[in-house]
Amino acid sequence: MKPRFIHTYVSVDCVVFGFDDDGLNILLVRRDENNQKDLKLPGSLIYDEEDVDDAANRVLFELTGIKKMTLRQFRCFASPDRASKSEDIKWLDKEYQPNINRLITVAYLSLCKIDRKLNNVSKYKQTEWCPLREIPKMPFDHNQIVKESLNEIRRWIEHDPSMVFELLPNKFTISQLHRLYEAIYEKDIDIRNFHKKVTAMPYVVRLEEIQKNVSHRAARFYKFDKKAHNKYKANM
Amino acid sequence: MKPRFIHTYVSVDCVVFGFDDDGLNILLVRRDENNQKDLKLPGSLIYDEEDVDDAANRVLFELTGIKKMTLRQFRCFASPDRASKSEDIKWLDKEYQPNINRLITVAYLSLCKIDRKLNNVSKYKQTEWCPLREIPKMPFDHNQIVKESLNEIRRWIEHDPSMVFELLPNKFTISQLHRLYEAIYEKDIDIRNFHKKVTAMPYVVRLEEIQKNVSHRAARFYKFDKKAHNKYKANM
DNA sequence: TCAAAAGTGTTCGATATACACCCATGC
DNA sequence: GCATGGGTGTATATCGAACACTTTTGA
Repeated sequence: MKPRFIHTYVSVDCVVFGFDDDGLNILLVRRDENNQKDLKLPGSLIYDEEDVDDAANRVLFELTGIKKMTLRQFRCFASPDRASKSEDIKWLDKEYQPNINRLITVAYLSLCKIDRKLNNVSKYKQTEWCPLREIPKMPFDHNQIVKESLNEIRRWIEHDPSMVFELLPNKFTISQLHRLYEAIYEKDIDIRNFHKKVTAMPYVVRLEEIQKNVSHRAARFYKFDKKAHNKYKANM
Repeated sequence: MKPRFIHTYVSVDCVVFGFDDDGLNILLVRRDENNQKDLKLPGSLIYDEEDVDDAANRVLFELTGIKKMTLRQFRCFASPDRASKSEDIKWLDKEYQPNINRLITVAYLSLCKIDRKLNNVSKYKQTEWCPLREIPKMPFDHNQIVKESLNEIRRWIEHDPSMVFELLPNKFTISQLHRLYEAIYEKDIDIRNFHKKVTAMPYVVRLEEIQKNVSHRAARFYKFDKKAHNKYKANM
């Protein structure tokens, strides 16, 4: 007997990281406005004639209003039973169409400035930043996807350290950058050595502006200079 | 109008690297025994109730006879026109079934000792190691997949350097290891510094055996000690 | 004795780590 | 004036890069 080949729907799911003073957060969407707990990763089935990268860009655009977000595909999740829980099947029936018997997904990682105003004309009526340590139980295998995304963000930043600036405001203090690195690598980093390292980066430029109304010595702001970074990379 | 969601077949394609004295090679399969040029990456549609990782393992087992090959998923290729050339559609009709209008694939990277005897009871009547610099034009987007696999193998080995030993015989010389590194990174590496680095690795153990019948000073053999490597990694 | 590859040591500079003190500000 | 976080400098260790000569063997 000839084996039966899978014929299936395909979705994308996006893990969008944001950073605030308390650490890393992930952008989740609420399916049911009346259920405070019902959060999941933003995602969508992909259309006919649509590449997965385009689908991820579409989801992120609807979510944030940003046309071309920095994103990175990191894994296809295709376990046959990833969409086999009855409540997940029910939701697929309602949201998309009945009889979706299997669904494989391609997971994307993206980075977003957390202070950016999010789009609210999208199909996602409610979105929220959820601290990484407080991610609730989510449908499908979304918890596993988030877990793997953490390894992936480290790999990504090791490969291209300039990615971290996607997570910071345009003007940031060295202390913020320091906390961000500590959050990503989950370890303490000596602030004095960190200072030295950052100020040695030709693409992190010192601004004249300093903090105001803080009850301690005001910190200086810095910005990331993309052109200087390109020049720097070219010399590597 | 409701958008139409993709409903599609899914395949896996495997880029299997091997290494000989002339450099890196990739294992390709011949579709048509009478056509010397008709090479492609080994792959398969995935079955109902089969995960993509399992499908890749299945393909690799049929190809090599090895039950659990080291493998790594590295990207989903889903361009809508990746299977739109008429000769590719014709082949899909014949090999699988008619009217496969779209096909997305999940690409895997794997490493294999090139001197290993390959399985020849598989559906792949003819397989051959093809030097990386002589890869022919292949169907679908297989050439692009190979191209991206090269970046991926570097990332993989940076992340876990012990992977390189999957590409070498059980007993190898430092010179072989050196040539392997040079092939992967496509640059010259000072042999004296390299020697120092390798002999400092507690998990590369020196054997008593040396080369025979070589017309120059005989090189010493070394082997990779997995247990020592695990201990070493645990202390990191 | 020659060709061909194996094997060995030293120096230097760059980078990472460890560590301690003074500075500016609001309360 | 004190609590809070910002900012600087020095000493040491570690790692990688550059670099030249001797050894062994078969032909």
